Amino acid sequence: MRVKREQRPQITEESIITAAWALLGSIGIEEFSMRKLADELNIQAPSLYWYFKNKQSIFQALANEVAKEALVSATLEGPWQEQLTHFATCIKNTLNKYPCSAQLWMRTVPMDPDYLAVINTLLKIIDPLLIEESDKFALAACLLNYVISFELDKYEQRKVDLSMLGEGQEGAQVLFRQSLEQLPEEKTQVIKRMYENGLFKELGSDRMFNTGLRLIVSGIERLAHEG
Amino acid sequence: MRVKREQRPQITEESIITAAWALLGSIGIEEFSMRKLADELNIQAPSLYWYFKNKQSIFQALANEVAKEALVSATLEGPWQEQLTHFATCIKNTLNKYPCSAQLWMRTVPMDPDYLAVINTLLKIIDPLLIEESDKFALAACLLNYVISFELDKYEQRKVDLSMLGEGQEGAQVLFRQSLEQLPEEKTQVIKRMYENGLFKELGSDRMFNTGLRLIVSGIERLAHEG
DNA sequence: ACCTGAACACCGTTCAAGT
DNA sequence: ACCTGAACACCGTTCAAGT
Repeated sequence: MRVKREQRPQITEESIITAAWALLGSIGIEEFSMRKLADELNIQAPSLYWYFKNKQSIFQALANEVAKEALVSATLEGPWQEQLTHFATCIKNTLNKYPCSAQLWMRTVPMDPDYLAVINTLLKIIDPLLIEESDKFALAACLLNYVISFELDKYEQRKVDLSMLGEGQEGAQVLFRQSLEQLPEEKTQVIKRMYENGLFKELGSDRMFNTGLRLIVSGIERLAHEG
Repeated sequence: MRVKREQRPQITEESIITAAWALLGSIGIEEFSMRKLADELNIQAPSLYWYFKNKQSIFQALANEVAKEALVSATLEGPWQEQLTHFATCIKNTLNKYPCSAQLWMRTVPMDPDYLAVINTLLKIIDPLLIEESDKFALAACLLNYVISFELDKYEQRKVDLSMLGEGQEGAQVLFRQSLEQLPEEKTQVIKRMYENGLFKELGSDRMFNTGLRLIVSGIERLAHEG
């Protein structure tokens, strides 16, 4: 019986991408390396270079996938306010689904085809509005940046929380307290009050996301009425 | 004559920070390394660890300096809309002054004292408004993220432009054209039109910044009237 | 066509040893 | 107290060599 036949690992671009998502999910983007990715696939690191030009192009492919999924999950119906809110929520949910995808979008060249299609969809929604042509761009960028920043902040906060948890404290809250005490009262007055009211627990919540989203949509509405 | 006396390099925390800014300005944050920073100061890399715990804490100190300067450059006068606009512009200008400072703010723990003071100032400005207490936080974060994202995008665009320039083309524009052609017409319709009207040259301009800023301030105004 | 081993030029950081 | 040399455990990437 030939046993040796199947010894060779069976790698494809697809299996590399799948492994990359798994690795991002387990160790995060900072610790992500070509060698660890190769380990995940039981191959040697240089083998990866037969399928991808370099690490950046793997990240690019991952970011692409997210953009593609965000696009298909969006249904464009109803008034533009609803369309915009819905699309932004779809993007957020997609970013939330894939680990470190917000970071990937940050590191990706913004000239990527699928990423451009996302921006195009945003522009298409606000295109009928009575707004200076060159301003529409600023508005679309503003909304997209909001969604990405929101996911980034959430990730960052979770990271701080986890790293502090290991030291037997109650997470980021302790570090926060210490920072506040280093500054004079007047410079932290408001933030301190909000902290004491427990408002920090809402960081990264759906409620907070919707508030910011409403803010942006309202702002666009207002600009459109002025123009 | 004792010549050997002054052989030893005279390093201080301050001189390290100064050298770090110089290095960030010349090679950017991606290429920044402890060894190169040491070279800049004519010392060996391990010497840096006598003054700073690690690379991250140097970045932290740099980010701090930016936050401090943004704070002092802000004068809080007039109606809240003006205060907010002025403060956001001050932050943007400060970020613009120090190389890679937007990236530094992204990589910095958000629990930094001076960074918190910046958020506190934002919160203080919108504090008198009739808005749900927990929403104020979302609004402040939204505005701050907008300013940071704007500077990040500008940096990224300049980087793409420079790297393409080396290849004898007209910069990012060519890469952009190619990306557009990879997608079906309907998915790039609007963005293509805007490109052909030369609207892309406004990316990162003051005009674009002010449009987004006005959008956010208008949005807050609206939320305040509803509440 | 696909995969590996060895190597190159880098990192951040530690630490015993020097002055 | 301050600085260095040597070393450790990593990187991303290349390339001749294997199957």
